[in-house]
Amino acid sequence: MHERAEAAPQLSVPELVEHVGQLLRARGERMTGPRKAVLAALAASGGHLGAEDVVTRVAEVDTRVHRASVYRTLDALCDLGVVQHVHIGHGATAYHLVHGRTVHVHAQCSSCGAVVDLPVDVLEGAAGRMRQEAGFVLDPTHVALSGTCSACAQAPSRTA
Amino acid sequence: MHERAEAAPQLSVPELVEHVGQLLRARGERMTGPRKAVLAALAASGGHLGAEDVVTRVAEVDTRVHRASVYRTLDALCDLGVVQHVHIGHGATAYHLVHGRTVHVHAQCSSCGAVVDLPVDVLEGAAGRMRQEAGFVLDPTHVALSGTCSACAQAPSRTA
DNA sequence: TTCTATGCAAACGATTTGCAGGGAG
DNA sequence: CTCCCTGCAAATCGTTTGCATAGAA
Repeated sequence: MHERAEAAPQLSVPELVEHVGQLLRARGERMTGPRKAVLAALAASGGHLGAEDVVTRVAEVDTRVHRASVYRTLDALCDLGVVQHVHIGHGATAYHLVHGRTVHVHAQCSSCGAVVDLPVDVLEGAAGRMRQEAGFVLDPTHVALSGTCSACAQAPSRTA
Repeated sequence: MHERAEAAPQLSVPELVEHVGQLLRARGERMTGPRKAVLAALAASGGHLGAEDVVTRVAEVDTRVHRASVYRTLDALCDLGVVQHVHIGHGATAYHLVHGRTVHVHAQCSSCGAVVDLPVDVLEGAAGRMRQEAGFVLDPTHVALSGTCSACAQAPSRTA
């Protein structure tokens, strides 16, 4: 169950903007400057960005875009299904474009804070058991797991 | 890596306070009124409580205890190993006493917000794979998983 | 007496909201 | 021309911190 089929594979920013614009219009919503900027920022980063990171990157391109618009835009894009958010431990919520293929689970190192990407299937077993034993349907990508990354696990304890 | 066997099975509040008091003194720290109140609140609840919930419950017993003291106390108790905290999705951090035996994984329903307890071993497979494939040592109890609980999975609509 | 922990207030970081005007369709 | 979206400012929420002092050991 990995197909988000038409969810925007590896489009160029203009293509992405066009694609999302259509989805928005189909809902009676609109494609605007701030929204293009947010999409561009997310596309450029490739990975996950905190909302505040997006605010910063968008500001580098257009100072007038307000922080609140970025938050509202991220929210709108999540509703659209073009963007997904991940709750990372204590820290801020991270956002990333939904590239049908790059579906992955996130795990954060509680020592250094680094976020590691893992194949979704590492949680398949857990998902199965949770469903059978508790009827709970796991959404493996919605929260980042926590633990210690290989670097920190080997190095003498450090709190970077 | 620390004391988990004798970490306070099912003690009465006075026993718990005494036990923790010893651990604190052994570190040159102290058992105080606010700390007793926090321990009592956690013990009374049985399950996990948000920091702000603890503040509220403690206030019901002693109005003078300040919110900041509760946060500092929870932090101190976590350091001690007597209390553990769990990051639950977006929401607030939850705290609970470490009862050696009742170790469990938490999972929150993104529809109704309910938090379900699951046996730790549902994540054993995932932990093994993460370690082998990425050298990442999973801490299964530090964050709550996310998904849909059985009730919401069957019910037609959602949004609570 | 010695220091740790507390109360208080203000700071903080992340995110949200009410409102009036701007601009996409 | 309409109605959604935006910029701005202020409000919220959860949590932390600087201080001077109360209080545990």
